[in-house]
Amino acid sequence: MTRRKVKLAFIVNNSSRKTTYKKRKRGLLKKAHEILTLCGIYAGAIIYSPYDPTPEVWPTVEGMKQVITTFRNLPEIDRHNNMFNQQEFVQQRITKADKLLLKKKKDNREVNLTEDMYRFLQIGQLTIPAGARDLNDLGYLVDQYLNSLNRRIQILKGGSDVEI
Amino acid sequence: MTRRKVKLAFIVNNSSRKTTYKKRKRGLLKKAHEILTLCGIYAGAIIYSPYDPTPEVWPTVEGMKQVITTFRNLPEIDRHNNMFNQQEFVQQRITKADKLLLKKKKDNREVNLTEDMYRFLQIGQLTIPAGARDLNDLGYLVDQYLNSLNRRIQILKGGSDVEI
DNA sequence: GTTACTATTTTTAGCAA
DNA sequence: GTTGCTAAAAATAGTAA
Repeated sequence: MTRRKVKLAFIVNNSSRKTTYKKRKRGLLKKAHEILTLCGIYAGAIIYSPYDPTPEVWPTVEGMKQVITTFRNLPEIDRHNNMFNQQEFVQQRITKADKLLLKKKKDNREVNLTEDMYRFLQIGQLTIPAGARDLNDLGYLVDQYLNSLNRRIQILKGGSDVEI
Repeated sequence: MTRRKVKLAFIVNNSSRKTTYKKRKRGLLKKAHEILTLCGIYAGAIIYSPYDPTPEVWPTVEGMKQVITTFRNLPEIDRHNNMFNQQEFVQQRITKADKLLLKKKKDNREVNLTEDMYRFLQIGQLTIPAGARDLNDLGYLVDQYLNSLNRRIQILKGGSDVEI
């Protein structure tokens, strides 16, 4: 019955560390969800761990759509609708790719984890398919992004005073 | 002295919503930090709000470097060192670009927020400079990413059984 | 708008089954 | 490994200055 105050330091014992991780992960995701509900503000959490096959991301796709809907209802953003449509489509591809990835990742966990970290630091929670068959999906995502980017660059170069 | 249990629903009152947001944001980031310290596991939080000029990201650059160091010390990842070097360099560019962005964002908050959301859903916490002068930085980042991507695609096509 | 305070709620560390 | 339990710690809603 010793529930002493815990010191904020790395937990050496493997099993208690994992237990603590699982409990606190749940807590963190719950908190993030509460901020969205209470304040209507986007808060996301991304967790990488050796215990989960894929990085854990909140919000889920449904959460993202909820945020998108909110933004759509803001005034003055009608001209952005095409963006959001494209974005939802891209998101669909990401989800599909994520599922493929989950199936394929069976071993090589440590290397995969390193890869995930590398990808994250460069492009955030976009999970890139690692198998050759998925590279088309990957190329597609990048193309989509570059296209939208170039469009916005052109607008700027054209001297429009609309800040993208 | 009425500290009643709060119902989990959108807070209509503007000022209390903002106050709650600020308090909870601090709590969320603290929790994320604790998970890293206690469990050595990466946990990041990303918050978009109309109250902050730029999306709030945890961990900071120092936190990322800490994680990178951990990964470097894993066995079997020596061949990934170049990746991490490149990645740190890219991260530096991102930080620099973020600072520029912070200076330039003075108004047009709502549109900017929409843009941030759009970018986030596509490429995560990479914050893209919105001003024309920053577009070179942006192009550079994308080029860097594409180069690393192409390299990995070539490796796969070459039939190596090393899963990148 | 800040803080600072604190009653109350919520999270959670350590155990037990 | 998993639950469920609960005392203790931490977060926080409401208030005041």
